[in-house]
Amino acid sequence: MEVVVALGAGRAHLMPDGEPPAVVPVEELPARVDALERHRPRWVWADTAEVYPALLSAGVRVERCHDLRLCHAILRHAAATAASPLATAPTGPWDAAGAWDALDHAPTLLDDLGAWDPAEVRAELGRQHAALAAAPDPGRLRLLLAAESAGALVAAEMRHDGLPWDPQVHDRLLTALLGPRPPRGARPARLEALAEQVRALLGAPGLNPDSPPELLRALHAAGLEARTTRKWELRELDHPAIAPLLEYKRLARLLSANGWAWMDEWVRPGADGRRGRFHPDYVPGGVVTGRWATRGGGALQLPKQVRGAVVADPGWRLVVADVAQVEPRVLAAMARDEEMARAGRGADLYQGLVDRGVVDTRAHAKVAMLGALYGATTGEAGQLVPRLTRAFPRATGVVERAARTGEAGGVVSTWLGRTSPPPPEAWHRAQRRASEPDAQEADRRRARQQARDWGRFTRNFVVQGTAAEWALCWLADLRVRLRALGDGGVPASDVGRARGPHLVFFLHDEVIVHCPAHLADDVAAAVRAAAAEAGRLLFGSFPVDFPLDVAVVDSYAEAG
DNA sequence: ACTATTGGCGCG
DNA sequence: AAAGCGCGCCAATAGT
Repeated sequence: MEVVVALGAGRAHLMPDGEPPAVVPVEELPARVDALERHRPRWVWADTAEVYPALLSAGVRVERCHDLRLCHAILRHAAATAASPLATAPTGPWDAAGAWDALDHAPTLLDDLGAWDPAEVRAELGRQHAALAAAPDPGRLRLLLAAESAGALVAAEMRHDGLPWDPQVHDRLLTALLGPRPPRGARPARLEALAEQVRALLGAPGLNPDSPPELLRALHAAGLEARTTRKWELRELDHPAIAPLLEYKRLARLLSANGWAWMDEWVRPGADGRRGRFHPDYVPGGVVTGRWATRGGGALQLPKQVRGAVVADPGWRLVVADVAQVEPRVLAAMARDEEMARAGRGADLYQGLVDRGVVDTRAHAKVAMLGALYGATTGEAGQLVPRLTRAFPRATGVVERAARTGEAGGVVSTWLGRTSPPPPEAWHRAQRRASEPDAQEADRRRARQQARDWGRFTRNFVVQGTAAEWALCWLADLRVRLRALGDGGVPASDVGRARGPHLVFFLHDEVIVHCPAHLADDVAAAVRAAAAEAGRLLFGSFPVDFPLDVAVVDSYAEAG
C-alpha cells in the first residue's frame, strides 16, 4: 500500500492508492499517519525533512517512505534515466532545495513552508515510476531510491533523538586541557600561558598566534624559514618556540571547534544537567557522491579528543560499529575482482595484501590502496600503486577507466546508478582554449591540470559513492532490525526520549546505537547481520566480506 | 558594518 | 611526509 501525502495551506492531503483522498487540518496529520501505519504503507511525500520531524515530535514513527525530492535529484542526474521526461524537463520546484533549508530548527507543522499541490505530488511520483520503468536494469536504481529514502528517515530520527552527550564530562575534559572556563572572549589560562611562552621565545610581544600572517612574520623575524604556518611544516623547524606553538594550535582548535561555546550551542542538557543530547542536522544526499553532509555542530568531525563526552544513559549502552576498509572492498565487488576479494577475506584487507606478497608492510598496503582510490601519482603512493595494478588488474581497471572518463569530460556512475555531475562550463572553456591555434603553453598546462583533477574526482566518485550506497543499505536494514527488537520492556531513559535500541550516530562507515544494556548483544548481532545483508543487496552472491569492528561500551572514547 | 574568501585542521 | 578524494567549521583577512 502506498499513501501519498501533500501538505499546504494548513491542510494535509492523504491519498491512499485505491481509496478516496482525505483532507484534514495539518494538526491531525500525526494521528492519521499513526492510524494508517498499522497497514505498513509506503509513505510518499515531497520531502522527509519537511514533514517527518513534526511526526517524530508527536511521537509517530513510520516504517518506510519514498522521498520525492531526494529521489528526483538522483533520477534527474542519473545516466540511466537521462532520456526520461523527468530528466529533460526544465528546472522546476523538485530541483530546488527544501524550504526547511533556511530554518535553524527542525520544521514543525506550523512552519508555513509553502504548499505542495496534491496533483503535482502525484504527477511527480508518476514521472519517477516512468523514468525507472524505462531505465536499463531498473532494479539497482530502485534499491538506491529505497535506501536513500530510508536514510532520510534515519537522518530525521537521529536528529530528533540526538547523540547522548554528558556536558559534565565534556566540561571536565576541557578544564583539564585548557584550564577553567574563562569569561566570554577571553583565552583560557593554559592557552594564554602557551601564547605568552610563544611570544617570549619568538621575541614577538604583541603576537596573536591565531593570525597566520602575524605568525609567519614573527617566525621569519626569528630566523625561521617557514612558508606557511601549517603544523606539519612547523614540525620540521628546530626552535624552542615550536613545541609550545604546536601545543597552542592543538588546544586552540579544540576550544574553537568543540569548546564551551560549542556545548552551549549544540548540546541540549538533560533535566539533571547530565545526559544531554547533541542534535546535529544530517543532510542525506548532501555530498555529490551520495554521502551525507551535516549542518551545524560539525558532526562529521567530532574529534577523538572529545568522544569521552558521548556517554550512554544509566542502564543503557552504546554499540559502536565501523566497517574495515569499505572502499577497497566495494571496489573489489564492483569489479568482480575475486583475487582482491580473497585478500579481504580476513578482518584486515591491508594485511591480506601483505600476506599475498603484493607489498611488504601494512603501512605500504594502505598508502598504495588509498593512492589507487584517490589517484596519487607522486611520492611513496605513486611508487606503490603499480604493484596493485599488477596484482589486481580488474579492480584497478575500474578506477582507471573512471579517471579516463572524467579526464575526457564524461560522467561516471556508482554501482547502483548515482551519476557524477558533468564538469562545469569553466572546465570546458579551459579545454577548448587549450586546443585553439594560438593557445599558450600556460593554457595547455592549465587544461591538462584541470583534466587530471576532474579525473581524480570521477575516479574516487565511483568508489566513494558505491561505499556510501553500501552504508545506506546497512543503515536501512539495521533500522528495520532494531525496530524488530522492540523496547525490551525498558522504559525510555527519560521522559520524551526514544524507547528501545535506536541509532544515534552515523558517519560514512560507522554507526552508534544507543540501547538498553541487556539488548546490547542482540544489537551487536543485528549490526553484523545488517552489514552482511547490505553486501548481498548490492553484490548478490559475489564473495566479498564486510567485516565490522563492534564494541559495546559506556563511552564512545572506549571504542575503536 | 556587512559578506566573501583564505588558511588551517578536524573527520571519513 | 602532507602528496591524492570528499566534507564543515572557525578566526582572520580581504573586499564592498
